[in-house]
Amino acid sequence: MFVSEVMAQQTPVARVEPVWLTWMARWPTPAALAADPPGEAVRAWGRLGYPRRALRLHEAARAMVQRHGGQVPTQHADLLALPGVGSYTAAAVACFAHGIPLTVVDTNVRRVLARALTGTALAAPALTTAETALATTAMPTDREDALLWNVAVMELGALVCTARTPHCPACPIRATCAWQAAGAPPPSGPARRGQAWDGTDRQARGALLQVLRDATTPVTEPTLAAAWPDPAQRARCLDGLIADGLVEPLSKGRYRLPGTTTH
DNA sequence: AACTCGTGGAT
DNA sequence: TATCCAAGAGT
Repeated sequence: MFVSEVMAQQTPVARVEPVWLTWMARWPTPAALAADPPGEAVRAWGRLGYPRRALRLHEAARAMVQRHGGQVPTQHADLLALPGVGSYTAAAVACFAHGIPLTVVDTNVRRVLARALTGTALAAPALTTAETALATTAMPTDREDALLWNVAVMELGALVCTARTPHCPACPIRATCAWQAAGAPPPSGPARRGQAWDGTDRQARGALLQVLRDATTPVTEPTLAAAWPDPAQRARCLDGLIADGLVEPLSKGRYRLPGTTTH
């Protein structure tokens, strides 16, 4: 549960499942993950994206061993204190795994509430305090109802009230939807600019890290140069990866995933 | 508050 | 083909 929530951060759930199955088979407990070096977590993360999440998940496992007896904590504050755990993940784990009726606000919930209650096509670019307050107000006070509400709103956003082409004819709350009542107006305000990709540091970091994930022995500079030819950008990104703890520099200009044993 | 951080399926 | 955008978090 904890692992799947972290994997699902900014990553489609369908793509998480196979990696999650492999991960849980290898590391069924926080202690098992904590006993392996962080580089193994980065390697097992595969191509899920945002590999710093793998590092934080490993750190979280070690924190659970140190502070929580090797268990996933149940208290919201304890969850929030773990690396890689923000407001969404803490609420989701406490609510879905432990039945604590916190308000779970993810991108789906934000979009559903924006349409159904506020009447706008899309939620704000980033989560606002107003959105959190709106969700808290909208959630039923009864515990069982609150748990069901969280699941229902999130599912509605994931399956019906989708971002691109919502299936309004099939929506169970269409009759009371503020956005429908307003005539389903298009998004107002400036269009959010898409994420650039070609030639970005993100692409470069991804290319370098893929080489290291696939390698069973330390990687040399020429091999990294083949993966990303631009010397200045390669050096900058490699430094960044090292600073992030995703790459471990060895002697003689060789590199590996942190802590991984090589032969 | 605004940026940064991967990857790939869907449209 | 290009764009969108995913059960966000950290700085």
